[in-house]
Amino acid sequence: MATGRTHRPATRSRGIPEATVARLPLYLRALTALSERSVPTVSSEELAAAAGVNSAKLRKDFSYLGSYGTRGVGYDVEYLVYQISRELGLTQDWPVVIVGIGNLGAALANYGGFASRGFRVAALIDADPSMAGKPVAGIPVQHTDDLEMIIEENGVSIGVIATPAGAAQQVCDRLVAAGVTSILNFAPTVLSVPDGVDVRKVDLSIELQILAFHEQRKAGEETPGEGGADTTPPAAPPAAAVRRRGEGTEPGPDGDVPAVMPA
Amino acid sequence: MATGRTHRPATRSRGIPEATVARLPLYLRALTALSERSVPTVSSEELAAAAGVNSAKLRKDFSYLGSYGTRGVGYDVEYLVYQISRELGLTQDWPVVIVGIGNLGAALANYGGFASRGFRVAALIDADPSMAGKPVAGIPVQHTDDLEMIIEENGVSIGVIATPAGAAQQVCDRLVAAGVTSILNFAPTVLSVPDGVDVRKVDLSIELQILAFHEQRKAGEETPGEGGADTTPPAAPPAAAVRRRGEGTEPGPDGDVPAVMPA
DNA sequence: ATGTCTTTGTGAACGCGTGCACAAAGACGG
DNA sequence: CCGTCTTTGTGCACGCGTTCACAAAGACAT
Repeated sequence: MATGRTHRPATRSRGIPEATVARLPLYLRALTALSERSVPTVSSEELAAAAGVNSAKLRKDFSYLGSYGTRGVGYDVEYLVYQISRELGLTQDWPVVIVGIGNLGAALANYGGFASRGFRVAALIDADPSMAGKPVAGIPVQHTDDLEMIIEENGVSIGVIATPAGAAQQVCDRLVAAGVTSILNFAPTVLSVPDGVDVRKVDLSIELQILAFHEQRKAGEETPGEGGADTTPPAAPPAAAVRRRGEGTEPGPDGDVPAVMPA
Repeated sequence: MATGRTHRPATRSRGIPEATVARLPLYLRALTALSERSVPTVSSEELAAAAGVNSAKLRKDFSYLGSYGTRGVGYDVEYLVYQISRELGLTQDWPVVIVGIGNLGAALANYGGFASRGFRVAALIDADPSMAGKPVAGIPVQHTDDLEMIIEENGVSIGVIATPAGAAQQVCDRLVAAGVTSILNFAPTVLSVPDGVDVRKVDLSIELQILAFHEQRKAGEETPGEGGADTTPPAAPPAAAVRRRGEGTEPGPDGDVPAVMPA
């Protein structure tokens, strides 16, 4: 029974909390910028501001890595860049394949942020035969048929899926079977993978939907009486489920918006 | 002093926890798929599996919305689709502008996931004059000069930034000044915005770096003695900071990997 | 060497999110 | 109408992550 889990509890076993790991790239980016400006040291306060986090949180994060940093002075920028890079595994070369060279795949292939951080686009793969050989971002697109061979020959362990949703799981299975153990998924689907394989997903429309939620809440609070909702009043709820939360008993969270709203 | 905060504590004020809001789009997607297959009802167990989450978590999430669902049967798919859509504010139309029509911007403009969920690309904006008028995804690109006018005329409250990092803050400031209150940022920078403006960021390279971390850990644990790290042994740490965590006192977390490793 | 002043590193408290486990609700069959 | 069986809704406990607040550490001046 495929559980479809996303393999969350992976880090706790050895020191560094997941939340901290997720912030390390943020610090690294800020530090790199400082390094380019030849700034020798930063205080936790300054660096925290640059990374957009709380300074206490930053210090605690760094404390998991060890005691780099000098009291009364701050952190040595170059040294910290190295330590974080090493911790993240960016001191080694990571060959990456991108599968699905549509608009998004092409954008990813051209994205400079990859190459600059130890990631190397080893191959671009697409199922469309007419794409084969066509160079994107200077790299010739290869056909899906050769996926396994490409993975193996280049020792790829990280794969990026930028295919349509329908093809994602199939591509994922092939990547995993070929030896990929980390997947960055841009397709709007839940991928199910065996244990030991990490999946991170980026869903563009989900982010927008979350924004819409907050946006609606803002609008609804400032102008009460103007909520939105102008589509047809959906399918009739199953008779039994009409009873909403604590009807008649509790006051209701905020005067429950009726199912059908005035236009 | 620009704090650069990302405006986190926004939802708690009214019921639904942020973590739940972030999962609603996931449920919605799964439900939509079921709806298209004309499935009338689902149990929390089934839906949870489809969405890739724990069933208890799903039930608790839904309990924040109210008591939709029938014990012994499950949830009415159509009804739930409507309730979640309404809660997320997707029953109304959200005009969106995309600023920065490079590879990524074009990919976003073409991305079907937007239009299908109540989001409408109202305009594409780019600073390059040679792009002006050129249609991308059927929409003519407009010049940055007209940004304020476009925002105002279309009543845009959500903006997507897909510019290079250097231009992001400036674009952000203009968007906010023109009335945008929600921003989806793809540029690798920390945006600072006034209170009341929501920012969500998507950073492609950060996701890869997190994967690399886990990947390195996997590799390091299975084959101890083969870690990686082959670059020069960084800048010399400031003399005082050389002392690492509990040297001589504590045993060390896991035998601190030496700075220079054998190839 | 001693004192002062800055900044780190962290102990402790708190709050949120997660997951278990179970009682209550209701469908369904007899 | 009653009993059984399924599935929801949620009280509770636990663990992670965040934040505060402060003692210890060291730079730097005298």
